[in-house]
Amino acid sequence: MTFDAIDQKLLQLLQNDSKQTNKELSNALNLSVTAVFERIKKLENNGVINKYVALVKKEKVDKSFVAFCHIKLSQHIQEYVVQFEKEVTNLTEVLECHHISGDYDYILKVVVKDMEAFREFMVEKLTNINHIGSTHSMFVISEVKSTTAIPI
Amino acid sequence: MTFDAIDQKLLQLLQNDSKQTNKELSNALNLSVTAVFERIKKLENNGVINKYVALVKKEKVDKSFVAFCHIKLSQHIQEYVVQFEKEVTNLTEVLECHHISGDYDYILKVVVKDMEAFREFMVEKLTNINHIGSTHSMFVISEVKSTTAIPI
DNA sequence: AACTAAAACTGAAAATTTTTCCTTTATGAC
DNA sequence: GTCATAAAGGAAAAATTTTCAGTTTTAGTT
Repeated sequence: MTFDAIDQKLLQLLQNDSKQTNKELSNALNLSVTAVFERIKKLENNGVINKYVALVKKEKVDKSFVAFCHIKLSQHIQEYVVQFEKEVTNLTEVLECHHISGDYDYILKVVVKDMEAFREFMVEKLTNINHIGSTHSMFVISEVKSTTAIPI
Repeated sequence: MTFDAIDQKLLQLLQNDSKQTNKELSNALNLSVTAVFERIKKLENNGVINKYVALVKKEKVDKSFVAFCHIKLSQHIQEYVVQFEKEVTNLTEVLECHHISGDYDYILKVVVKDMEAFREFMVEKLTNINHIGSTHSMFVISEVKSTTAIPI
C-alpha cells in the first residue's frame, strides 16, 4: 500500500500513543472522525499496524536486569539451527533473538530480575539448549534510549 | 505496589493485545467489567503500564534493514558521555541505545531501509556525533524473535 | 472541458465500550 | 460481633467506535 503524509503522521501518533481517541487524532490531523477511523482500519487490514500492546515498565515488575548475549552454535547444520531457534523462542526471558552477521551467530536480549537470576537463566535454561558452541554476555548499565517507534 | 495472580494475568494479556475490551478481559479473568477497569487504572496510575502503542511492521514501511552498532567513545569524560547520549537519542533511526559492560561502551539498534541507507546513516549521522572512538556493526540476517512482553 | 468511476471525506445515528456511582461482599483488626 | 478497608458487582451515564447514506475530491478518459 501507499502512504500519504496523513498516514505517516497517523502512524507516528499511534506508535507513540495508541489510546488516543479518534476525535483527538482527528483534531491533530484536521480530519473527520470517520476519516481517521477508516484510515486506521486500512492500516490494520494491510498489516502495517501489526498489533496494539501495553508497554510495562520493567522496574515495576522486578525485571530490571537486561543483558545482551552473543551466541555461537557448535555447528551450522540446519537441524541444529532450527532447533536452537525454536527453543530460544520459547524462553520468556528472551525478548529478542536476531540472527546476525559477524563473529557470533545470534544476539539475544534477555530480561530478568538481577544478576543472580541471570546466572540461573544461563545455567538452567540457555546453556541447556543443544548445540550452543559459545556465549558472550554484555550487561546493560543504563538504558539511554528505548522506543518501539519505527521512523516514518 | 503488589500484584496478585489476576494482575499478572491481566498484564500478560495487555502486553499481547491492548485492544481487547474490558468485557473480553473480564471473561478471560472471571471478573466483572468494573473490576477489570479498576485494576487497569491502578496499573496505569502506579506506572506499571507505561504507555499503549501501535506496533508497526517495519517491512511495510520500508525499513527492513536492522543493525546493531557497538560504539566506543574516544574518552569517558562526563561531558562527552552526556553529549553523545543526547545526540544519539535524537536520531530516529536509533530505536535503542544501551550503555553496556564489555569491550564497547554502547550498543545501538538501528532501523533503516537497506544497506545503502545504513551507510548513509553511519557517514552522515552517527559518525558526525563527536567523541566517538570506534564502531563495530552487526547486521541482522533474520529476526528469530521479537516481543515487547516482559515475563511476569 | 466534460464525464465517469473510485477513493476519501463528512455528519448523524446506532452500537458498543468506558466510566461513574452506589451497593454488596470479603478480610482482618479490635 | 462490629468496624474499617479493599475489592467486586450491577446498572446508569458518558464517551467512543462503528455504520450508514450522501457528498466531495481525485485521477483518468473521452
